[in-house]
Amino acid sequence: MHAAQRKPRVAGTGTATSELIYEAIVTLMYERGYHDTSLREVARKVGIQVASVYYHFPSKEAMLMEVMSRTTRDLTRRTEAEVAAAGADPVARLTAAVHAHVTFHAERRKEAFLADTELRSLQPEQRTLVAGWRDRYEAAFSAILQQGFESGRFRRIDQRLALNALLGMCNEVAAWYRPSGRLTLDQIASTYADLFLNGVEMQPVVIGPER
Amino acid sequence: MHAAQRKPRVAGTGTATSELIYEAIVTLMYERGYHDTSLREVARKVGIQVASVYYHFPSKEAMLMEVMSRTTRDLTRRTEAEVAAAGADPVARLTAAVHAHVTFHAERRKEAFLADTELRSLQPEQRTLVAGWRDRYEAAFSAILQQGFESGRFRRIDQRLALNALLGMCNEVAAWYRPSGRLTLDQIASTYADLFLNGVEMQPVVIGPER
Amino acid sequence: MHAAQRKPRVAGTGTATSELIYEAIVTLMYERGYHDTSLREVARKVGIQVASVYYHFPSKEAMLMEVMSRTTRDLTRRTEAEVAAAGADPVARLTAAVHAHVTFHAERRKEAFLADTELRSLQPEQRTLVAGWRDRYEAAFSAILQQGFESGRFRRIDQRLALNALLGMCNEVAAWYRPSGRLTLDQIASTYADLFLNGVEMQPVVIGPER
Amino acid sequence: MHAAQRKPRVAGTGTATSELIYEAIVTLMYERGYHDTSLREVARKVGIQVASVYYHFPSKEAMLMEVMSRTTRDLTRRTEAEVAAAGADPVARLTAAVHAHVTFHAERRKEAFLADTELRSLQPEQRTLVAGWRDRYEAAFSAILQQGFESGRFRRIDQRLALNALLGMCNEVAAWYRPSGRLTLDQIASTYADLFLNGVEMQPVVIGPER
DNA sequence: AATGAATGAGCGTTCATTCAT
DNA sequence: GATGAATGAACGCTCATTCAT
Repeated sequence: MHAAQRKPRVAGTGTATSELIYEAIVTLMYERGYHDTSLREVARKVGIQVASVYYHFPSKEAMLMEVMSRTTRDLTRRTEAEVAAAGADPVARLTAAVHAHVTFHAERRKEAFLADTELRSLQPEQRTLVAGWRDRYEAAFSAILQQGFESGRFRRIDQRLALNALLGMCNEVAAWYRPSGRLTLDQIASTYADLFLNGVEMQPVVIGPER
Repeated sequence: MHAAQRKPRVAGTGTATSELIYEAIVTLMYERGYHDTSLREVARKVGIQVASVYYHFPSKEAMLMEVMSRTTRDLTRRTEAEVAAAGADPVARLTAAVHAHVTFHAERRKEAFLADTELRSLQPEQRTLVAGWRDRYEAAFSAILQQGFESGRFRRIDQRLALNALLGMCNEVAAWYRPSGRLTLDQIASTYADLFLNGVEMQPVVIGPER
Repeated sequence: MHAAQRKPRVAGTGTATSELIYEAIVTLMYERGYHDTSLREVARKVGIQVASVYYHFPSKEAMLMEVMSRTTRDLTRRTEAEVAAAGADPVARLTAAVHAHVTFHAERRKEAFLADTELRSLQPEQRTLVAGWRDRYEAAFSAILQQGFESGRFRRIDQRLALNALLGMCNEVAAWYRPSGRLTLDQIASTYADLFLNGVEMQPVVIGPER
Repeated sequence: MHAAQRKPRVAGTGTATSELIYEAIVTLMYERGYHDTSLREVARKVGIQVASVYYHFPSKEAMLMEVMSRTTRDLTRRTEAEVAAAGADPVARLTAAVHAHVTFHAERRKEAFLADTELRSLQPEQRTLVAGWRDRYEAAFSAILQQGFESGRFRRIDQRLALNALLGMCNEVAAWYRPSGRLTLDQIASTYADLFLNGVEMQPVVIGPER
């Protein structure tokens, strides 16, 4: 899918310099933001010279683009896979989509956070490119909502609003999740899906056949 | 020998110029972020020299702090007022809180967005201060949730998670809302409250007395 | 004529900072060339910080442009004035043009040398602009040659070649002239004019009316 | 332990790659100047890696030195040969010298241009060396002028000035000559010699014995 | 013969900030 | 209130060069 401009790396070493730089970029930009992260800090963190960073990436923006492309690609793949495995029921599909999205945003919260918040730091051309990827990704959520509305499984809520609300609440996970937290990823993901599906309010007692 | 060093009474208050600077800051920082906004741009937008900006604000960080304090104060006031007017019912209170929060994030989306995303651009001391304000503000939402749980009006969902989900979805409004959009603020706010309370899923038919 | 982007300076001080920077630029670029002259050297020579240079000139290229525009403007003015004062005779006009051109290239040899050799260091847009000025300037020499050919005062030599030869030989003065040399500017200028008009070869004896 | 450090036999000689590098250097430095030509561009033009350039030349300065030495050697040889073949007459000798110099500056204009303009880009030691070659080369022209003065064939014009004017006008050919131009090399060369010998001005009618 | 990877120095430029006027 | 002029630090980036392979 997304073109990546990294050089091929010798297999077997999991910590090639390019990868170390990538990790430093992700961590620093997550903590301070794109513009407040200097390549001098990146180099220092990796333990190399600034000029050496430029052997592996052609520019600072290309580093951010690498984050964008890797992240969007991996997120898209995971979500598509989980949704596909969930069958045809909109409720199951939405639960799967939320599960994939939320766990990704927790497990790879730094990259996901960057992908969600640093779009504006890209130049127009790159921004358009990435925005296109995001739009295609979000279209999958839209399709599930649409399907739910049409099948009568979902209440008729403004689709755009529902999408924004859902993504807004799920994306935020990347901002607060800590691996050492008291909840498992599955707990978080299923709570989110449950909340979005059923709301927080206690529903009145149901009389009649079980659903 | 040393010229007396005058500093303005209260940062950013009083004169028309201060207000113009404030507006320029808000707009530019909303569009590009704190670190990618230079005081040269701010001054140019206002039509004054860079040095003149320093008559009105002692530092760039103080400008961001002004946004933080104004915004948090006004948001807090509005939300507290609307919640107080809503009576004692947790559902009504939560609906009021969401209404206040969402309409504020739409009407003053630039400031609200900055308050939500630029905390990390503050120095530790200032950051702690603002974080305290935010915590106190969010505690109001927590209290409503707590009240709903205890009174049996809300399902027993992890409180922290519910809070994060609610704020995440409501804060995002500042990122996408446009005044020229097709929905009124009240529509957006009530849809959000409804969504958070009842979820998107169609509930089974209820037999029995109306609620 | 040429737009200059310098700020107006308080009259009376002959050594305003902008002027000191200009002089440092001219000297350093004359000695080492545009690309081998760093703004750090310029600043050091003037005794200010690098950043201060940028208060007076927006970019390195703008500094070279200032040299180009000042120099071409002054050279054009001087030559036009001297040629106009020479009357209608092509020999007198060419002598005057050579005089103006050569003395300018000697007196302000650094600037003239830069104007002659650093065109290629400008960006395409600026280069085109300056090249236009030069073309207009050289057209004056062409016109004199043309007039001489048509009036029968000059031998029919390829006009383009004659122009190139003349300017090539005169421009070079900026490369070797030293104020401490043994010849006066007028001696140099009149020798050049004489050489170009009559050549180095001894002409056969003339019998008949004096010319 | 230490790998033996091989260095090429003679800088830039022998292999085809060396020659390709030489040509790339000449073209790029002619177009942009020594300091604005990077070895990255050179390598890219040749289609090799930067490090590979260093197998063929020990340094960037050595590349320029190769241009200087090849060019001065070839120019000197050609001019000496043509002058020697011209016999004893100063007019014939000067015509021959101009012919050799001008045609060389046209045919190998890039190298000749570099040899004429990039002396200052060499370090003092190398500069002195090349300057010596140039001085010896120009001494041949001086000798011809001297001979012309003493024999009465040339008018008594300041010798240094005449030399500078002659070389200035002839060197410039490298800056404007294009192979596709309308004039042949011989036309250009003979026009230049004629111009320098007889000037542009029409001489009065000669009465008396033919010369 | 060639190259992947690295380096230290330096580049032009911009930054937030200061201060006398 | 406002500004012209300056500053020190840092920025992203490129340079010629090295060296083990």
